[in-house]
Amino acid sequence: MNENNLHSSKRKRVIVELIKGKETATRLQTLLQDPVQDHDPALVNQLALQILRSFTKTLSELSSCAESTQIAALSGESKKKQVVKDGRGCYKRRKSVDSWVTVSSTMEDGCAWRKYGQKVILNSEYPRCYFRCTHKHEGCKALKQVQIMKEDPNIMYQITYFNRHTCQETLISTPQIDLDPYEPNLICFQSKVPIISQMKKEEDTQSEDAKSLVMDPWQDIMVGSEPIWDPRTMMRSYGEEEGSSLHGLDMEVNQFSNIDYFHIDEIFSSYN
DNA sequence: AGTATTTGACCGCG
DNA sequence: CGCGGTCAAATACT
Repeated sequence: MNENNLHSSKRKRVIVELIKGKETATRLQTLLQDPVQDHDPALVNQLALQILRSFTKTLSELSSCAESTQIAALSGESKKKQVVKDGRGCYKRRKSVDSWVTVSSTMEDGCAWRKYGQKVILNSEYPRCYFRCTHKHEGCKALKQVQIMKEDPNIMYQITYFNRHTCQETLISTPQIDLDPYEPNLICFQSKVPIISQMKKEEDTQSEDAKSLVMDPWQDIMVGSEPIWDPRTMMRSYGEEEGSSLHGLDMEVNQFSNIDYFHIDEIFSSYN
């Protein structure tokens, strides 16, 4: 199989997976729009999980062939680290490492991450944050780097993932979905913390209307009292005692993903 | 008390 | 020697 055919088949698989994800999302939307109130939570969970799986498979598929050029182009890395030694600061990452880049309006991805570092990056307005899988003790080597891209008027995160999860992460953090009583089209993905919606308009002290809050998951986070990420400092801050949590993966079903498809187009273009 | 985050130090590479 | 990735003690939070 020559390279073009390889890329073509990969592209097909990616598209098939995206279509599958979209169809599942549509199914979920249809289900949630059903006036019947007591949706089967297991089915809702299953659909949500399938959607997340589609994204994961898509990203993994893309990562396996476009990673090197994309990482190099987008994160300014990739040229170093062949040496594997013990000790602090050792560089274990290689070009061949399983890695991929996404651009998203939220850093949330349904996985549990633990922050282990933050660095000011030269010529970057915002620091870069380093996360590893919470289940590192299980041997999971998944890492991610989060960097705010300053070009966009809306905050966009460039997230670089390294290594796939080898832990039971996706099972543990199976998204549970609650219908928002105030925004029936809004579903709330969460990993652990119970959600009580904060989308009530009367609690919105900012000038944006409810629609913009829905459109921008970051705004969603800002409303709750969960520890939240200040996009400027890239650090946690804690809100008032009352209120409740709302995770950043909230989105309208119609705008089902925060993944930046333009970026995926970029990845595709690297095949040609 | 246990867990997560912050932050300055440390380290290898170019 | 500067940069970026990681470590780990101190700190914060639950």
